[in-house]
Amino acid sequence: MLSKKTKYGLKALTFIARNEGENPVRVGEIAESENIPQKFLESILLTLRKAGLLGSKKGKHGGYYLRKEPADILMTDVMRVLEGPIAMVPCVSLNFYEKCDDCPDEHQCSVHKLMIEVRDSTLNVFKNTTLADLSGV
Amino acid sequence: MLSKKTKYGLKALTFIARNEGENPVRVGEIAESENIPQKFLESILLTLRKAGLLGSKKGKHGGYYLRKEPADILMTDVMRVLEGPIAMVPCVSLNFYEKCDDCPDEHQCSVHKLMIEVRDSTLNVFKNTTLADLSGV
DNA sequence: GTAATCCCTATTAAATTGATAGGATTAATA
DNA sequence: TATTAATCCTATCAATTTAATAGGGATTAC
Repeated sequence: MLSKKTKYGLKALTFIARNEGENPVRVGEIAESENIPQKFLESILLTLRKAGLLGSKKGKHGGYYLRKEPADILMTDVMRVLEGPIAMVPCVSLNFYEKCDDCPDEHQCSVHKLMIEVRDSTLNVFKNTTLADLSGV
Repeated sequence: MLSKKTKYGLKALTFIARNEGENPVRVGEIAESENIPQKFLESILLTLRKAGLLGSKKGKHGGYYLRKEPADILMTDVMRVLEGPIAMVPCVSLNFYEKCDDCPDEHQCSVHKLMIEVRDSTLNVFKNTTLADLSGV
């Protein structure tokens, strides 16, 4: 299941991409338009900012803005920040590899084999989708 | 993340496929070979039996066996039984569709669009993989 | 009739998720 | 400079889900 955090984060990024203008976009504006609890959204945007995807401006007329062009923001990066590893098991994760403790030899493991294929096909989608594709900008 | 339930279930199915013979395969044998807590495994195999993927025989020399040839057991079916919907959000699920309450129009939703692609690519893997592929039988 | 096996229900501990609360900090502007 | 509007940060909490355990019931081979 996709977490609400990720869902809200994707919606927020899309909203920002569609509403970029003179001033940065306020959290309250996003929260209201997209039906997201504002405090929860604050923490999500903070995460995206710390990951370098968003920039922010404090104080009056403050808000969030994209650090790159929508066409340069890959879903691989967004998903890894919001949802964590793309792989469904740590033993096939490219960026967060961990050995299974129950599995003596992962090259003989049927789950391993299957999950590599799932990872690759999912990765292929995320690698070829940008925020521009999502937002239509 | 793949649940342990699914992971154990896949390993168990693979084990059964590889060890089919005169007698059905005992839970204890699978649990020991694959390092799975036996009581937990019992409940998983019960689920697979109720879903029609496994058959069972009680009493001495009892155990579990496959209801179909490994080559006829699709991962789509296995995954849906063990892990539930293949889609990451209910609003793109083919078999478990549910409308999002926060989303006024899902055809304009960026998350919806992305998750349809992920669903299709994952589905494509599961649709083209059978237990025979996993077990090498 | 006894041992071995699956069957079933209930319970529980730990982890995760989704959300809330409360205020600290910063910046624009009147 | 005071006020207001915004982000920033930490802590906490309730609900849910997951992984596992417990305890026995029912069935079958021998």
